[in-house]
Amino acid sequence: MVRAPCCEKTGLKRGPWAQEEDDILVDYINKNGHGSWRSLPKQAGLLRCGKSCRLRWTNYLRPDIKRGPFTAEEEKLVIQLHAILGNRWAAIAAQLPGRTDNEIKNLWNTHLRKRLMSKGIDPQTHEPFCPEGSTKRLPASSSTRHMAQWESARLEAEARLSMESLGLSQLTSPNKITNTDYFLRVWHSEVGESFRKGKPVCFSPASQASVSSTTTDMGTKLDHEPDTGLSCVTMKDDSITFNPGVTNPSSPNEMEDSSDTVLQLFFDFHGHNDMSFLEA
DNA sequence: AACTAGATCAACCGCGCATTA
DNA sequence: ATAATGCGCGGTTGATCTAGT
Repeated sequence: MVRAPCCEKTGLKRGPWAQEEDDILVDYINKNGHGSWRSLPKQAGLLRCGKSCRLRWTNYLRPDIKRGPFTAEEEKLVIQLHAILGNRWAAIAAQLPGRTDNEIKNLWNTHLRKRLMSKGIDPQTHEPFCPEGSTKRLPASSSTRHMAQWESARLEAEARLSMESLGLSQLTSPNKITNTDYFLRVWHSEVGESFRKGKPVCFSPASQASVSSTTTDMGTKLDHEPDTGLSCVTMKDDSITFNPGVTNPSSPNEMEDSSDTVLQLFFDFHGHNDMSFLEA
C-alpha cells in the first residue's frame, strides 16, 4: 500500500516555532481542543502540518509540561524504568508526570547513557561491561536485581499506603510524590500487569529475544536462557519468588528458601545502591 | 576576540499500529 | 477483506549554546 504524505508539504513552514505561532496554537486548542490534528492547522490558520502542531503541543506547549532540569530522583527513576522497559520512552514518560518522551529520550542520550558507560555499565543491557571472551558471571545478574528493586519498591509503597490508610500519613510527607509511588503506579499499570500475569516481560532489553516464558497451573515462570544460569522468577497469586541459579539445580548457589533470596537481594539493593553515583 | 569542538534539545522523518470507510 | 487515514512512537538531524584553546 502506498502511504499518502501526512500533509501537503508545499507552502508549509518548517523549523523553529515563532511566538506568534505558539500563541495561535495554544489559543486554538484552549478554545476548541485539538480535535483532528490533520485539520487543525488549517482551521487555526497555521502554515504548519498537523504532525508538527501535535509535536509542538505535546512536547512544549501543553500546560502540564514541567520545565527545568531533571532532579536526581527523576534521573534515578528514568534509569530504573529504562532497565525494565528499554527504549520505550513514551512508557517511561507516562511514569514521570510533566515530562515528555522527547525530553526523557534526550536526557538519556545526552546524560544518563554516558554516565552509565563511564561507570562501566552497558546502557542497553544495564549489565556491567564484560571483557571480551570472558565467561565469568556475576553472583546475581542485574536483571535479578532489577526485579528485586521492583518488588521491594512495590512492597515499600504498599506498606506506606497501608499506613496512610490507617491514618498514619503524618509520618510521611503528605504532598511529596516518592519514588515508590512511581513504582506502585507502574506495578498497577499495563506493564506491571504483564509482569504479574507472566506475559513475556523483558527486564534486560538486550536479552529480550532470549527470554522465554512458560505458564503452568502452579503459576508463571519466567526463565532466562538456560545457558545463562542467571535467574528465574516464579509468580503465584500475587507473590514473586526469585530463584537465582535455579536453572541449574545442582548449583551450590541454589537457595532452598527463596524468601531468603529476596531478602538478600533487598539488602543488596539498599546496601549497594547502583544509583549512588547519581547523588554525586 | 576569534575559532573550534562538544553538548544540548527542539523539531523532523519514517515506520507501525489502530481505526474507519 | 482491503485500502485509506490518523496518530503516536523511536531514531535522527541540525541549529544553537557553551566551554576550552
